[in-house]
Amino acid sequence: MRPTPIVGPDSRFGGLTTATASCLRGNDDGLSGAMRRPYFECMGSADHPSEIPAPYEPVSLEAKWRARWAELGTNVADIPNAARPYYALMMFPYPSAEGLHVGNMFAFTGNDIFARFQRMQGLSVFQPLGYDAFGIHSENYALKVGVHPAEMIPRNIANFRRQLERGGLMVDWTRSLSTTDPEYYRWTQWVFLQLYKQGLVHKKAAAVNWCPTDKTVLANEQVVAGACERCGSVVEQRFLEQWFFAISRYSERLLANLDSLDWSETTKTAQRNWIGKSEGAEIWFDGIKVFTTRPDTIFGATYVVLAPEHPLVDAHTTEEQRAAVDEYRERASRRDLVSRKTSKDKTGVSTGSTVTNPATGEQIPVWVSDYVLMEYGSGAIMAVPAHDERDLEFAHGFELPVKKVVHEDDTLIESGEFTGLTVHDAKRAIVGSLAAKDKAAAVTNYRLHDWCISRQRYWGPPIPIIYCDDCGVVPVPEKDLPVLLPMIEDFKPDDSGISPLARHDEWYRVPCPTCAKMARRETDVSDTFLDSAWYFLRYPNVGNDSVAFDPDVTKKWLPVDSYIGGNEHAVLHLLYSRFVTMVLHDAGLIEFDEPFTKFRAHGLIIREGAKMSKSKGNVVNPDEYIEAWGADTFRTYLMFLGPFEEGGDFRDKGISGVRRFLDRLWASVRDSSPDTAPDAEVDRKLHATIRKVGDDIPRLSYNTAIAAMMEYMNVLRKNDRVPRRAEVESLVQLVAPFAPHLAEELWEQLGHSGTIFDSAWPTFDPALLATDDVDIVVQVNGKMRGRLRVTRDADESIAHALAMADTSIAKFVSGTPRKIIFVPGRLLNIVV
RNA sequence: GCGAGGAUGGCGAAAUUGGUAGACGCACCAGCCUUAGGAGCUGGCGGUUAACACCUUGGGGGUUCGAGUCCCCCUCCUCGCACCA
Repeated sequence: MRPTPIVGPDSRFGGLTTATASCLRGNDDGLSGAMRRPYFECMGSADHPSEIPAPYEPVSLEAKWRARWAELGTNVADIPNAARPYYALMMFPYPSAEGLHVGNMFAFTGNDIFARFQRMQGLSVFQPLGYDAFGIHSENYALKVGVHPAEMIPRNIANFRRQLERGGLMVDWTRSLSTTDPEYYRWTQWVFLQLYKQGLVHKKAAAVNWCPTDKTVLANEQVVAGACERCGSVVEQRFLEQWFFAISRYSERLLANLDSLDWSETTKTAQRNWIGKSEGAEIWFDGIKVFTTRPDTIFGATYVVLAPEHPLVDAHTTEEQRAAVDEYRERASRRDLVSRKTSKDKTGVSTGSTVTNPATGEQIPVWVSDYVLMEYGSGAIMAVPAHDERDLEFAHGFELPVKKVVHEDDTLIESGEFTGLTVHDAKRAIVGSLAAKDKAAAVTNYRLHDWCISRQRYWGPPIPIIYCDDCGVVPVPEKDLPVLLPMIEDFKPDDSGISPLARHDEWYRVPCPTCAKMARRETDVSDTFLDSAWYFLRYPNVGNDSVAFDPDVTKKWLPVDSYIGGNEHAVLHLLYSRFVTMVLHDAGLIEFDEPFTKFRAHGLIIREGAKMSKSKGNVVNPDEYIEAWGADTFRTYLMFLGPFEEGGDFRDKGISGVRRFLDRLWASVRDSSPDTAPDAEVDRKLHATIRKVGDDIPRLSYNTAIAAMMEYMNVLRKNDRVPRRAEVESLVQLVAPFAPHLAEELWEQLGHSGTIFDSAWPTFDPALLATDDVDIVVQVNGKMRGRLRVTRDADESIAHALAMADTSIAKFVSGTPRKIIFVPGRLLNIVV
């Protein structure tokens, strides 16, 4: 460490900055008022070249440090040799043609701050970033603008890369990836084959959600209230042969493991609800098996309802009712899911037959209605109008008997031998009694369905399967991967339900890997969510094309230490990633069965109180702000908006306050002197700030960390005080995760060599924070009446005596106090 | 309907265990400096009041010496799921 030179600004600042020649004034710069460059950047212009010191000029300064980081490999992790590996992951973006969204920047900056902080704690941080570039989104956009996605995506990626680099992220770009790279999706196909080997992949003709606009099958998760989540079209039912992953077999494990994960509680709750475990019973009403979670209400069951698709409908339909039932089933099959799933008007038809209620022995009618879903439970229910709103509504609509109530509060009534039992006890007793007669069994149902991964589209990894007339379904041998996605021009999907790849027999006709006879490739591609369900395993292995992931590297770096992303992926992506990880674990390929040790969801950025949208024209373009204010200011402002996990309101005027803070930091270092006398108040504040910032960053409370640094700055610069060098040096380190370029520059100005991110995070002296005197609050009857400065170890009697000596407090106290509450070092409450 | 989260000055927001409500910032006001100021510095800034004081964290009740924080009821907002038996 060499002393700060106290000479002219030029030598102190290494001649880096020259005054901005073209200071932007007026409105001719085309930017809004709030976006205009601060006037003071013009200081040091030709008018006063020598008196006014070099200003903080972020644009050139940031370019300098971007170049230096790239040159020195500052952000590159030592994958094979890192001593204390720390994997800080953020969800990779879809590289849209519109460029980086401010929401991406917000999320990435939040991760970057945490990553840089961890590095300054001495960890070897690996922070990769890639692109989730396959999928309907790209394909639809490509169709819209008439460009091939294979041409569009690399362009978008180049633009994203440029924007991301300008954001100053500590990303290891030597290990980036795009899901569209054959070197990547080769292994996506390999993952498919591993699941196949585990017997977790099956093909079945299934009623699927078909989007008539996007002309593709959608996963249940992609259907929102009966409509396509992407385009909003009403989803139709179709029957197609689809590949499924048996994620439902992992329901219980996916649910149970949640308890031990360090994830946001909201995310865990969303997963629990999605898995939707419900414990109940299957009960036989003669030949019909119903599922119920309320076997205790069986004495109130007055009819049975079958889903229209239920295979037993025919068998239970009488001759008189056959025509009506067939007509109803036909109508129901065409009925779109929106009205079926959201309409409250219940439709249905009687089968004309009856079955026996196994608890009462009564004959009760069997009906068919589409308010009962074939996909859930057994596709049949016992209806209890007295205790179920839907059943009641149906019963009213069709004038079915609305039988007796069988509960009074928590106790069963009119329930035969079970009358008097509590609901809890009755559930068990009734199921037990019926089970003894082979008429019931306790079962657990999950809402989670198998994952349909087939997409009748072009822009995705071809599913590595070959159909041979002789050998049947043959998985593509691993040595033959990747199955390359061919470059075709007519990639537009049609209404056939068959992938565009099926139009290219030169592609899909291949020899069977087993018997060499001509066979056909599967022409569907896989769901984008498969691409993203394992990408975290690939990052540390990028460059190694002989395996998907090397066991030693994987053991060293995974599971991911911390993961940050949007809560819109709370269910889909995070659940699928957990599933794939469990399967790879069970196959003996990795040693852990949960991919993300810690997950935090970031919040959303709105603008001036409203959601950002292209149609409203209020989208924040990061480029413009970085241009006008610098990436450091932009980053710090994004983090200052509000709590990271809640998001915040981007208000154009607010950014100036953050810029002012960084300007003052610049000036403080410039003006600092080794000769300034130590100041106890400043020292105390510094150490309190070191503690505060160090506490806040790990809990992602970035807004309060920044506020604390601002407070310190206010103390440091009070009345234009000249700071001591040591006082600013620590502050530069605290600011570094937020404003990395500026911090590097100031660190260099302060005489250090090497990156500031290899310096050790400053420590605080607890002794300095434990002062001899403390302020305690004095209350009378709980109302604040004053405060006292007492010694740290002052007891109740001393504090009381001091309080009574203070007339402004004593005047509220008449007579003898009834009670005195004393919290040492905190407060004295006199109750009269 | 179910689930989760939220409501604090003109605005964005703080308040880590129940213990000074409004830190920090924006905007605004005043002063200093200045040829000039969209720079910098200093001070002010929830409401009522001349003042003492009183009121104030969506509304109402409660627990407590003391409640933004805990409990009960209600209103509104955001997000997720939704005929899941």
